[in-house]
Amino acid sequence: MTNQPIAFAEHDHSACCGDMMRRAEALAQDKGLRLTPVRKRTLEILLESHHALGAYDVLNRLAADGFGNQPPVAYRALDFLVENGLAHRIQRLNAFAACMHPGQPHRPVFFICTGCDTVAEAPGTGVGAAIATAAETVGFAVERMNIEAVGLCPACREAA
Amino acid sequence: MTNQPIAFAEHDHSACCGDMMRRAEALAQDKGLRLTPVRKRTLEILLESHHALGAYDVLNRLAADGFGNQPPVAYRALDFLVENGLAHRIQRLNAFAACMHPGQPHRPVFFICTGCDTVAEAPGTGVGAAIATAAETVGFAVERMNIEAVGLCPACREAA
DNA sequence: CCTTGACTTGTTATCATATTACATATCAAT
DNA sequence: ATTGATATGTAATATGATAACAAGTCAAGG
Repeated sequence: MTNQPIAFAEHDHSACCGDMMRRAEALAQDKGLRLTPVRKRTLEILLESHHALGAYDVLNRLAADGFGNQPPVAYRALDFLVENGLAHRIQRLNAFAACMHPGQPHRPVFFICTGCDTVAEAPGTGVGAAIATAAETVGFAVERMNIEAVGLCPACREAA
Repeated sequence: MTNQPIAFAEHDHSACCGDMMRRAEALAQDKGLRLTPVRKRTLEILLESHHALGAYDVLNRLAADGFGNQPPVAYRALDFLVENGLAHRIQRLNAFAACMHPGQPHRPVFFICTGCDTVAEAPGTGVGAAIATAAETVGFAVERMNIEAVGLCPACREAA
């Protein structure tokens, strides 16, 4: 299991967060994005755990940190992160998760564990290709896609 | 294009609905399900168009037909249909669409057109297999999955 | 420097989606 | 007929998301 998504692997999580923040900052620099305090803090909040957070969870955290406490504060920061490839929206959960591959083109498949609520982002190139094929045969022009699977992660599976 | 999902193909829609209702009734008979008036009417409402309907849209229609007009009325009927394979939930839209292959094992991929809001259910066996492969390599036990693509249907694509 | 225009943030209000809890009614088998 | 399971009606509430506008910040050109 060397190619395990980080969310399912034992790892030094604070290093993981730090690394992601650095990559986000480099990306922002690179693309001329303004990674303002709210946006940066929002990303940090998402990175704290490999779980998807609802907008209102994020909002509460932001408010506790002295930012505005009205929904648009959270939604705007989250939308910014999603639009710029720093976070993903998990449709199934109406929630958001930090992107684990910022700046790299990738086709994520999300594995959502019902045991521990961990959300892992796995590479889904093959899956994307299969959808593209299906789309072509029906003449559909795909713009965006979301691929999510619900089930048990390795740890929870073993525990059960 | 002979294998076009019916939603994208010209077809006799009233025959399409009638056929689906008959199949639903046969399936209910078969599995001993109680396709009560609300449930039946809910399925008819979903079948009226190849669009996904929000629970409240369905609720309004049901209320107009003399059924209760509180959210649980719609959600319960919709949940029943989903649980028994007569409808699907489209996560991306927080909405519901009638299943076009009731009683047949299938792995649907949903194509959601941003031009005309049509939702087509296409066979995604290959896609499902690709996800299963990805899941196996990370040790994840998939229970359910949702695969949705947003873009333009053949007709809207041509119009653009 | 200081003005201007684009972008960002704060805040109010409102809308949309979904669930909990409990009462009542119906069904299907004894 | 009685009973237990299932289904429906309704009120109240929780959760998720957006519209609209005011105020603040920033960077570029005058």
